[in-house]
Amino acid sequence: MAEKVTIYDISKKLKISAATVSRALNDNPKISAKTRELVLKTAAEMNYKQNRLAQALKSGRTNNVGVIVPYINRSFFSSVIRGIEEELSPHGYHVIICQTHEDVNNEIKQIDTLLNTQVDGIFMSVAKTTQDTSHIKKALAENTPLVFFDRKKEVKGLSSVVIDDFRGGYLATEHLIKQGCKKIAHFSGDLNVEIYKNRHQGYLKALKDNGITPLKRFSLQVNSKLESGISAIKDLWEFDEKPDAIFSSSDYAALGAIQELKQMGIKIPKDVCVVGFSNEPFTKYMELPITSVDQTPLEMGKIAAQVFLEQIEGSQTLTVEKEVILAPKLFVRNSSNRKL
Amino acid sequence: MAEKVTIYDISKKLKISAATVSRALNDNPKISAKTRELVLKTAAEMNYKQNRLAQALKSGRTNNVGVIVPYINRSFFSSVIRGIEEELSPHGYHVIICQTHEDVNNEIKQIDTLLNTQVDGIFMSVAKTTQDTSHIKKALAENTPLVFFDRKKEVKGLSSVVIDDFRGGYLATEHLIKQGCKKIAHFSGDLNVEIYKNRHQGYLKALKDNGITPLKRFSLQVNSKLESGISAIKDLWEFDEKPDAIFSSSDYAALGAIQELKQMGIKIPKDVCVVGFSNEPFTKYMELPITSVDQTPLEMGKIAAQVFLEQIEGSQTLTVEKEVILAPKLFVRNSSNRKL
DNA sequence: TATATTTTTGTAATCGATTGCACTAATTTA
DNA sequence: TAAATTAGTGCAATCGATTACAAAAATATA
Repeated sequence: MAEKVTIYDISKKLKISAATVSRALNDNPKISAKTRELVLKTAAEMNYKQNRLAQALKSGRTNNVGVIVPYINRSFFSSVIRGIEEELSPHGYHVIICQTHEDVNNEIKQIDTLLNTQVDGIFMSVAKTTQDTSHIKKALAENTPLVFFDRKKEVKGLSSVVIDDFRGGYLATEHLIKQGCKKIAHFSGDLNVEIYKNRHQGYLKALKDNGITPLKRFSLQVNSKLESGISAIKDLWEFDEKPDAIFSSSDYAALGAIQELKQMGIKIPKDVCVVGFSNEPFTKYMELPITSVDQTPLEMGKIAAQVFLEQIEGSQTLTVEKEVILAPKLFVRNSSNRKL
Repeated sequence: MAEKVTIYDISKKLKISAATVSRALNDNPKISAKTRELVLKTAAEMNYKQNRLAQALKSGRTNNVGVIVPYINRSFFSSVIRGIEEELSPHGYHVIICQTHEDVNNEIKQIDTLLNTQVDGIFMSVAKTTQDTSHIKKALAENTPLVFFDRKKEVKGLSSVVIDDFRGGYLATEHLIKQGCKKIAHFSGDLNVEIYKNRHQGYLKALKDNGITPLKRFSLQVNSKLESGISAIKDLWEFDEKPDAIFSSSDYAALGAIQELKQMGIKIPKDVCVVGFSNEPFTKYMELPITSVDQTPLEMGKIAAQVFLEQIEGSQTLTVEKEVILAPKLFVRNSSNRKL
């Protein structure tokens, strides 16, 4: 119904040029105070709303940013997105979300369409399967800032915000050692994925630093699923020498481990301590709450947003990549706390 | 670096007009096959990408939709958003997310800026505090389709997709009755919020249909928090006549109830059965998995998206609101299953 | 009062794609 | 072969806001 009011409508009504109206609305100092007031007042009266599309076309800036994640309804990702949104929204940016379903092909498409819509920046956590980075470099070629979070790729000129997964692995393992555990098994994810590799490295280092020789057999590749945790425990317990602790790179696998261990009549944390990773919401709600490494997703999102803002507002020519590494936090809970 | 290629660049190179290029790219039948081929080939060679902003300005359509929710990192909302994204993405739409933090004032701002960015549609779940709907009517006034999901308001001309909360309450209560429970207490949310009121009504109806007179004292207003569930149980157990079942409108409060009941040495489900609402991810992971009413968020998102598409693609003049009511699903788990 | 200077405003091009209308070229019909 | 159609292109306006440049108005200076 209500036709959109444009600066031309205002200019006609006031019998001045659209240029003057535009300048008045933009607080251009060249406009007399009298005219500015009048325009502002009239604009308000006519319920004028700036057409951001026209503005975007002219300026080349849309005030939209894109976020690419595997699935937006994963607790971790949705929290990062929340962080990004809350940091950017006061600056007038809107957040567009895209899902890759862990498929590189979708990732390629999403980047393409985002660049096409002229987003001012892209945030992304790469799919697990992503190897080649040529699609990511397109953003660089088009001069669109791209910030990785959590799962990154090494691309010159692109910034990233991640947690120190090595440290996370180290912290978790060290904690287990302090609980008196000596035979600590590790459920890692796919070691081709950087974050899992780093957690694994942290685990190994903590063992070595404490004079424990890592057992090859104790490092298992386990999917991030409850069922995988269960079968991993079954596998481990086939041997005579049983672990006295599990450090899992996934909370889900940790949960599966706990269920299976209980099933076998093993006491937690007395016989076996368990630590997970990600601090999924459910970990703290369990009857036996699970110790887990928190990735501070909200903070990660906020900092990624800040990195983007710096890049956008800073001198565009001097674009140097920035690598932020956040400290993970260990939340000690009953699944590994023998000192209760 | 790489300057954007426009249709003018193509037209210059081929020495034809930009209009012809545009038509060729849009499969306009008035263009000769020869020219079309040539343009398409050249466009591909020059790596031409359509500027969606210019197109949007011209057509008035951005292919962006906005989604307004209280918090995007709540499991339910992020799943609905996922549903919307997956349904709309194949149609070329991008999803912009906005959070209200349950504050009407933010809601007002978000709607304003979304309309300003010319989104083609808005999906929203209203904040708990929202009473007045004048800000929502603005969308209607600007002819932007708005679809409510889960938490709606009665506004003529606006469609909604919700679950049948009454039925959810009824199902849960009926299930408890079938388990042999006769003194069923209900933790409701704020009864001014439609969804909670409906669940409560469903609860009352199920009781009546089964010849049970509802006890006023058994309907408590409980926040959606673990702690609130704990204290609600404490309150209830102050009286002599104890309930033999709890139907909570919140999974968190249900969890609190379970923890407190266990604390008091009460056996679940033998002495007391507990049912929650929302089917939060954690409910199925508990050692005592919690029976809960599922709201089918993914489906809700997809259907909301379909309603939007129908409205956009259908005859715009004949805009009749559509009210979709989805059937909730009861997931029976150990917290209420006496027949195991 | 005439000229120089500063303020303020207007004109017109621009961002990139789309499209009604007009015009030329090719084809059909008489 | 001339006239009437049809097919294929181009011109120019449009979407709404911004901005370099020019021009007019207001003020300052001589």
